[in-house]
Amino acid sequence: MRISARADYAVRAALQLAHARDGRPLKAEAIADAQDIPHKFLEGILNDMRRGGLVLSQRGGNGGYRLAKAPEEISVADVIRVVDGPLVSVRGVRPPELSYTGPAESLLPLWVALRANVRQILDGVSLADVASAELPSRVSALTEDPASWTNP
Amino acid sequence: MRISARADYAVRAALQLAHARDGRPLKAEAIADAQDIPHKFLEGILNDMRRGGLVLSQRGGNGGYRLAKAPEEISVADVIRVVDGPLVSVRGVRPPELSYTGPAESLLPLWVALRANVRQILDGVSLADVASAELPSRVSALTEDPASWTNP
DNA sequence: ATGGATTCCCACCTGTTCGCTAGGGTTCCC
DNA sequence: GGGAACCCTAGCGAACAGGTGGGAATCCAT
Repeated sequence: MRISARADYAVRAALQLAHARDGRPLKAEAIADAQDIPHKFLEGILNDMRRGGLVLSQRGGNGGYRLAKAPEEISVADVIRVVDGPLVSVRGVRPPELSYTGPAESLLPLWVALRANVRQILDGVSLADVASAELPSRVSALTEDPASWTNP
Repeated sequence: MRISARADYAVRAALQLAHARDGRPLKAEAIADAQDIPHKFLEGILNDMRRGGLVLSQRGGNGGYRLAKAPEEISVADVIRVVDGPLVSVRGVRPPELSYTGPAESLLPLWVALRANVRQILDGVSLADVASAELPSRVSALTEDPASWTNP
């Protein structure tokens, strides 16, 4: 259950775009510098986001990238889906397409419940929420439990 | 956010062991056959579970594997941690060891909340729960929402 | 409008991990 | 002793993480 580097970088880049939201676009290298991301790797990720309709790009003199929609209308899940495919998958396929037999039959509902849980978090948090440091109450309630911060 | 093949296979093998829980151990190939898992690959996974103290192995004539503890006392999270390391990681490291700057600062609490959420599910479900098809109410409540089963 | 300068865009190239296979060694029971 | 099973190691193809280099397009200045 790991968040890939692509997903983490993509969300951070999107947050940077959501923050510096004035008329002028932001250069890829500026984002890479601010967030400490390999800038050539980041270019490929921004390209995916452009093809997915999340950002707009501008070439030339002082071009760069900017969000295609308002930060309130882009969820963290949207960003992850664009660069990484399905939010949560088992062995590369989405839960409803799996089939289990014997004593593992109830494993499918478990994965589905897990996915629903992850969706509740990531679909319900927008870039604006994170950038303004004001997470929804369902999320902040979890972070206030000190046990959430201990390792295993 | 993907469940690796190792983790999926490990849980299914553990469920098979929890089901056929009489005196005699279960052979790796019998498990591989019942759950349709490549049997040589499964042997490596069972080996990890042995080193992690989840199963006991018996060589020779009619040997095999059996659980080291009661199925009620092994959680799905225990199995995944043994074969795959930390339950949820970002770019390979655990959330508390990350550091974000600028508008991405609140990304850390978000990952922590996500991990806490996943723990609530996987730490709270035992092999016995899944094998008997009686998931805890917190989990079954999620699966009863039809929206949980739709793709995105 | 022409020539830089700047930026996006595209194609390879190296290491590492993930799934998976193959084969031989070791231990146990009959 | 001899099967039958576990155990260890090596390796292979694909995908992922990260780098490099060179275009192709666009803007700004002159």
